[in-house]
Amino acid sequence: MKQLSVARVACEVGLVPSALYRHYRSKDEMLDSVLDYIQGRLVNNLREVCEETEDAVERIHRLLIRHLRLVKESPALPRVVFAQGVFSDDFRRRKKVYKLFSEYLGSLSSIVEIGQKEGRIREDARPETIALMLIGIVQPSAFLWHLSNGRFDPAGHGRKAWKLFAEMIRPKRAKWIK
Amino acid sequence: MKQLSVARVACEVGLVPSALYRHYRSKDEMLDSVLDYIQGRLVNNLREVCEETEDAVERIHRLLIRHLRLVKESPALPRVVFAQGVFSDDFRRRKKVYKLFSEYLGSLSSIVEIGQKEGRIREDARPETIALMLIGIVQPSAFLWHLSNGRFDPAGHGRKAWKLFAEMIRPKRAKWIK
DNA sequence: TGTACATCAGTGAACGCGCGTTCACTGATGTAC
DNA sequence: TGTACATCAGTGAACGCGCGTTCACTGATGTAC
Repeated sequence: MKQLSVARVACEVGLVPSALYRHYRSKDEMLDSVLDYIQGRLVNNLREVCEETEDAVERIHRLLIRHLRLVKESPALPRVVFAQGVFSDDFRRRKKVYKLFSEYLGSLSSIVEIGQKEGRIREDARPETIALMLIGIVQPSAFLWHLSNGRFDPAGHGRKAWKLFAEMIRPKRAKWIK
Repeated sequence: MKQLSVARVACEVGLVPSALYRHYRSKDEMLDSVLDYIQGRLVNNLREVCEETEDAVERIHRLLIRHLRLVKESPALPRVVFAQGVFSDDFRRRKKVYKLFSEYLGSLSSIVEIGQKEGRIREDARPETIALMLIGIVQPSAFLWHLSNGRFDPAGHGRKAWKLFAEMIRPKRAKWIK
């Protein structure tokens, strides 16, 4: 994990390693604040799409786009979440990542549930399943993007996958006619 | 990455760290051989499901189940692939993981393509998109499983997601009647 | 069958290296009178 | 307006630690005669 060493990070912001300790007590605190930042971004995305539209399906669609954009904007984020979070030895941080993950999934599920009640999303599937499948559009393409050094296009996959996904979650018959 | 240190691995197999150097020239070589092992398992899965059934959709279904089982059987595998592969500083290993990933996706896509030609899978979607979406059922649930210390059940998610997925890839109309 | 030797997995002490971190210090900026 | 002092971000040398790795050695096992 040389790329996430204190020395490397310091260099990236034009400082000497020890200077970072004026702002953070330890490397752990630095990584934690990155996680907080990520959580903030995700919460922002949720808030914004809910302000932008009332339609649950459209909310989910925009959330997908924003999530993919977030990953592309800051390539370091998945590195912190996965390399330093999911597979960390530090139980505290893994718990933090778990909470972040669960809360995001929970919010997503709530949106799906609303969509189901409004008859815009099929009701014969659990909201959590649909929510996790949406994450399943983002994650693998983010990894492929990293591995391919940017040659693979997550946004492109997102567009094609959404076409199938939107159709998949659509109810067979409208519950009631508008 | 204490959990993947030479000392930890040696201890796990009841040896002293230096003893491992009788069998591998370096830690890199150890990790590479784990990647080879993973590749072998995935190739085996592909071979086996193709022997078991001729039906492309059923092949994909069984591949999903086997993939989920593989992840559950050996929790260390995702750690090697992701923590030490996708986010590694070592270009050589990232390339190796990329190749592994691409080849598996390629094989999966081929199966999808056959399914499309046989009229069992809708043709208005690229095989690669469908293949990557299938991976999208496995990966996030594997991470959740890790994060939740085994409380979350990937196989359960796999079952529910497959119900939706199978329906999603089904052609709107049969191409021809049998 | 017994003896002499080769092979080789495993040991344990030691190494160099890079990491996260500390600490006395510098020097620019803001504040009080 | 000028002087004296406080504050604090940033510096650079030094540290202890754990990592991957080396190497001379041990001791069990197989082989030749």
